Amino acid sequence: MAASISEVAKHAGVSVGTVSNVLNRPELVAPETRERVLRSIESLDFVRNESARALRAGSTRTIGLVVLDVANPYFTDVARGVEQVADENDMVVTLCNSAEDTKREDRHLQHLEEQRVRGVLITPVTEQCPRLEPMIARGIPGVLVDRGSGQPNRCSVAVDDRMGGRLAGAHLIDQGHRRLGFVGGPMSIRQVSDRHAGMRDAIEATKGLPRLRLFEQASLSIQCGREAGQQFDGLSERRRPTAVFCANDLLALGFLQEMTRQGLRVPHDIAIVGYDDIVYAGAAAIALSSVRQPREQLGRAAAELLIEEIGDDGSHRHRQVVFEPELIVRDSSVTK
Amino acid sequence: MAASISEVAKHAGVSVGTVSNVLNRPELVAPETRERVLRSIESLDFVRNESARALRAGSTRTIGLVVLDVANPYFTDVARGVEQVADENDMVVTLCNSAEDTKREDRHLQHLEEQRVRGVLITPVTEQCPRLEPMIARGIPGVLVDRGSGQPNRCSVAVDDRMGGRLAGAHLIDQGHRRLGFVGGPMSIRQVSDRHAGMRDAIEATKGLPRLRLFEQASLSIQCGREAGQQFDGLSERRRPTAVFCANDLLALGFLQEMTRQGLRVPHDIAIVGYDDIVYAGAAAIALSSVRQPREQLGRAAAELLIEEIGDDGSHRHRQVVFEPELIVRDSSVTK
DNA sequence: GCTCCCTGATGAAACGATTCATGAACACTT
DNA sequence: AAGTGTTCATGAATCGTTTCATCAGGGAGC
Repeated sequence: MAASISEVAKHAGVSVGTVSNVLNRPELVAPETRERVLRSIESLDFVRNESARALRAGSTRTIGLVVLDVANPYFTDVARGVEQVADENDMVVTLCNSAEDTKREDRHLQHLEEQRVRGVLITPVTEQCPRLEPMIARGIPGVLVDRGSGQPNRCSVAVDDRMGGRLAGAHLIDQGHRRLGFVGGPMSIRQVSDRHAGMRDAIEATKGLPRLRLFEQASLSIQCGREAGQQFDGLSERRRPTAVFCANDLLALGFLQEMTRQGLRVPHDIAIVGYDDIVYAGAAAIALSSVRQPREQLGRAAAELLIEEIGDDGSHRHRQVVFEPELIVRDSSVTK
Repeated sequence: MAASISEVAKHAGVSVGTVSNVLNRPELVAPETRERVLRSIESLDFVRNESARALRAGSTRTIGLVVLDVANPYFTDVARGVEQVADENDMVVTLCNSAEDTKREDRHLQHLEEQRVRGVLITPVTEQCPRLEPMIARGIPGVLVDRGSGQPNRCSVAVDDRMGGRLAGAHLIDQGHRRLGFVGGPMSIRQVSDRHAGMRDAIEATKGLPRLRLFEQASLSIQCGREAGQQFDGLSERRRPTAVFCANDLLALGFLQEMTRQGLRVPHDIAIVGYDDIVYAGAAAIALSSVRQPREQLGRAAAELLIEEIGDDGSHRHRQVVFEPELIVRDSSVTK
């Protein structure tokens, strides 16, 4: 349907090679000819066929980004960072959503490889992603996002979750709390257990060893936050924690909602700190304190590592970049 | 780097045609030969080159989806619906984010067209998108999402925003409110003015004509919701509205936060209804009433229309599908 | 007038798949 | 034995680009 380069050539009275040159190296073409060709392109509605281009040239200008959940603000921010760097390097990003399903992840990786993308940024569904290894072996570099502690054979970017847990724990202890709670789960997710471990670190660094009670949840959802809150309801006032650290903001929002429903005042009766600092954390009726990860920066760094690896002249060394999170203190954790 | 079909052929001792048949019409190949070829594919790490396939076959199995903002839950839900339908039809979706920037929108459309996608689903940044017309003329069907009132020459899907406004307005009037507020803007966005018009409809259908005060905002953000709340602070108790309808949930969340900050009780002192029913609406400390749009369904319908148009046997008629929104009543608008 | 160089344009050979007309091998009928 | 299918495999043509060796046509230099 769309015109091809040879029709443009015929229309402009030149050879196909010349049209290609107008497209790719216009400085090689005499200005007058160039103009004529451009006019033909215009009038024939020519659109370059990327498949043919990629086939002949042997490579695309695309990188793949496979995330666990496009609806999660965490990943959309990472994606924003990736896109910025891609733009700067004149590359385009294909965003894929694995929806935490290894089947979908597999299909996407397969498709990306068939498309001959130059590289892939991925947060694999499981800690070990079987498709990734052979892909890297075939020469398509892959950078792990928020994964891959101790994989020296590839690049990765991550945020120090244990440190995030320490920040949250230390803050609550600082505020005078001695009966603490941790809401989160499943503990099989590294991020969750790291955040928990970080909180333990903070406790062990404190005289008198504050008590920590674990409220393990099935997932990191708002609903589970509510359920954690209901578990609270059964505890006597003397025994229940005066402060909780939630493994992410969804849990914290659900928990906060349930506290309000039970008539407990936040932060007076119970202090709350979340994790991720999603926009809705600051927008909660009682603005939520939260541990912020440099998400956009994470995406930028990942993309930069990948692009360095793509344009490798032999000097590339795999690196594991770890960022530090930051505690944002708001109303939900400080009694004035 | 990756092996090609002819290397596989050589390795298996057959012709390239046979390898291609194993890939595409395996029933034409004798089982024994097929096995041998599959083993060669396996051992050579062969990955099909999609560019070559698309070039020869003349078409891809990709559709493009261009949204205003990937971080917006509205669009991620629409995308989910689109992906479902695409999956069912064995197509793959390329998700593009225009970020409400016509330049980026242009680049993405250009790129999609160069990739020879089979069709495009788009919510254009501006009501009229100049790139779209010629693309459709070149034979790539496009379906408008949440746009395109009265464009008979193409398909579109949308939700009846005016009806949404009526639902919200009628509900608040039902609750006995007679001094009403509308928070939203800019009014140049059709959705916003439609929702406002719907609320007026509800008012005009009521005896005694409740008063409606407009709090126009610069954007549909949480911050603007807070600012609207601050405008409230200046009004005397006798004159200020007892209920507001916010043009989206972000505004409503910001407004709710500011009300809490001012010590006003929701819904007792002021009732609030939002729009979109994002997950965080139900998760607010005082769960937010909101007008829900059937977003996933919208995406599904859009994708179905597009796929119908792609596989057109001449019977396709452009359609404008309009869905009805639904009011979800929660705590923020009902005094028990 | 001859060579040398330079600028632009040319046209054919890839790239890696799909497709299709053709043919080989073999089994059945009659 | 000849004819008729049927089943598989073949290999060349093709898709729309890019790339590159080649060449035409003019100046410039001697």
